[in-house]
Amino acid sequence: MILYARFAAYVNDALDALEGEGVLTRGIERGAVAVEPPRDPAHGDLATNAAMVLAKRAGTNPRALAEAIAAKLGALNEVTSVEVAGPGFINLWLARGVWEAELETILADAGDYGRSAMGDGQMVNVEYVSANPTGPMHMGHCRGAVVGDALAAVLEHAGYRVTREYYVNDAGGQVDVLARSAHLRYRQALGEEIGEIPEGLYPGDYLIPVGQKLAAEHGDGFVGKPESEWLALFRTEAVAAMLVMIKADLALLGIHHDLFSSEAELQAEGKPEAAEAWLRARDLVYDGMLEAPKGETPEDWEPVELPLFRATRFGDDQDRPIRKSDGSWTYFGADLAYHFQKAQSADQLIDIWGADHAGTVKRIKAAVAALTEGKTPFDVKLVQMVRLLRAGEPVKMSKRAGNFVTLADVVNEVGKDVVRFTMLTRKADAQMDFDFAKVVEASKDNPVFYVQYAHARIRSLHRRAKEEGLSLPGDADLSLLDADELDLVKLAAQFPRIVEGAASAHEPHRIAFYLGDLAAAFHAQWNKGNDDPEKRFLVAQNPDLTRARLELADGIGQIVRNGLALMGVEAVEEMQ
RNA sequence: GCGCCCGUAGCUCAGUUGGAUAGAGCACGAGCCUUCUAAGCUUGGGGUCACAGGUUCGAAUCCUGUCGGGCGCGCCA
Repeated sequence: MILYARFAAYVNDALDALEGEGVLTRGIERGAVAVEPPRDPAHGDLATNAAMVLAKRAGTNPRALAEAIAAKLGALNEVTSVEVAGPGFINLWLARGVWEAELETILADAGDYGRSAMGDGQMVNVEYVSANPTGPMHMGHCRGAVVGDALAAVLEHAGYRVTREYYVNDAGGQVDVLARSAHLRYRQALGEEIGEIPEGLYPGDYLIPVGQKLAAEHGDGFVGKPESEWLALFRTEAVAAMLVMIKADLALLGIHHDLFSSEAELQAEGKPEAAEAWLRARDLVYDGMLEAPKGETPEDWEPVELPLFRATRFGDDQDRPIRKSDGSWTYFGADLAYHFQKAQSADQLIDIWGADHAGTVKRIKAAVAALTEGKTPFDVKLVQMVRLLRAGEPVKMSKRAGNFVTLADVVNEVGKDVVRFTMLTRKADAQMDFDFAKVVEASKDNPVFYVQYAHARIRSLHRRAKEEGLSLPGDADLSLLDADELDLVKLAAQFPRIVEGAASAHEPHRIAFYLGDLAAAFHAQWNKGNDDPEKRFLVAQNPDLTRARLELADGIGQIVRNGLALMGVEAVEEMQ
């Protein structure tokens, strides 16, 4: 059990006991009771607000209640002292044995340290990337990919069962454009001079091999024929080729989805019709007039009757059409059915979207609320734009082929680990700069470097210990660690809380910030050895102390590895 | 016009879901180191948390309004 959860249970026990003694009114809701490490270490190792949040409803004075709780907690073997402070905080100081034992636990649990039962095996579906299958991944997709993947890992560590899903938008007008672009390349492969790629088609070279493959497999049978004869085939073939490319791009980042769901298949299986029927039966879809768009009304606006979803009942500003006037599904209509399907096999849904889709969050939330009758929690995480810089100058990008930065280019230039870590050094809803020079800089200003460096130093300790003929750790006597060193253990022991916090807030960037703090604390301890050789981790004339310190370092190293693993970053053994 | 996001040190950003004296890096000041425990260390100054109300034991955090910035709005995807 996580250290903090254990002490929360002790607080709970104390409250039970006080209820039994008639000191505390029975049955008061304890949801707001928190047991946390205080910001200021002068306030102890752990603090609880129990007395303050319960006193009012118990009709007692918070300080008096705090004294009563404190008396119970002070009696615990694991607690060395307790105080009541301020308006009624209860501050606890824990026996050093608690921290020594926690260090042992870190080493024993190794990669499993930080796992939590919080998720209780609930099924969470995380949908991320979901880039249109019309070309290779570019940098615009990168951040959402990394954030979604790291969030999935964090949720798993916190005890959820996670499905990583990619929604393939292979049914809209953009894939017809793709098919036409492929047809042009097909004619090119057959020897036709195609000249400039016309406006409105995809110009990228990546379609050349698609055209060649189609030419090789089908000969010239589709040249000069109407679209009705080849469009569907070319669409399928081109989308399949794009997905191969996209999966390869994602693999460069170490990302592998469990499930690729096709919009076209969803429609072929009649899922949107089923969702529409379900909603019509509950009067949540009706045939009505769409209001004119707000702001500048387009000249060509004409009111038309369409099947509308009653999104306004669920907080949206407008009811939303699920079909177009030609009867085909709108993107929203299909997406609604898709979420309906996802909700059948998940207890919770999370979508990671680019910030440019912010305007459609309300309607999809409304749809999920309607379709699950409010029972399935659903979060849409918006990921803000990344501005690419090269030595401080923005990298110019245009939609024209060859002039947008692909994900593969960036990964090949700076490496997977640097890309992944950097994408997590800011919360998702804040804009971010990605400077090619800065992310690979070897200095303490670069968190990627700084965290990796801490791990490399820890690993080098073992190599060095061997060279200096020191025996490696067996049973270390951890009571030899001083107060500063114990503080490092305390920081390391926060890792499980960080994981839980990141999981419940859907904020994987917290792992990155925490690792930065942990690395800084480790480096600070290491640097003490510069002034005072007695404080080095390896003290040749004192093998017992060295063993204890090596165990401490290994514990920190383990946490760094575990944290990096959640971010999908490999810990390095030495710096290059 | 409406909606969403945002506003924290000179700059770039954290802030443990409402906790105690709001933190870190850069930049600036002072001191130290010239080192493979390398790719610096220690330390100091710097704040009306945009503004005004409200909620309560307690607010950067929640609510309302104002100001400022960004994004979005359609039968597109």
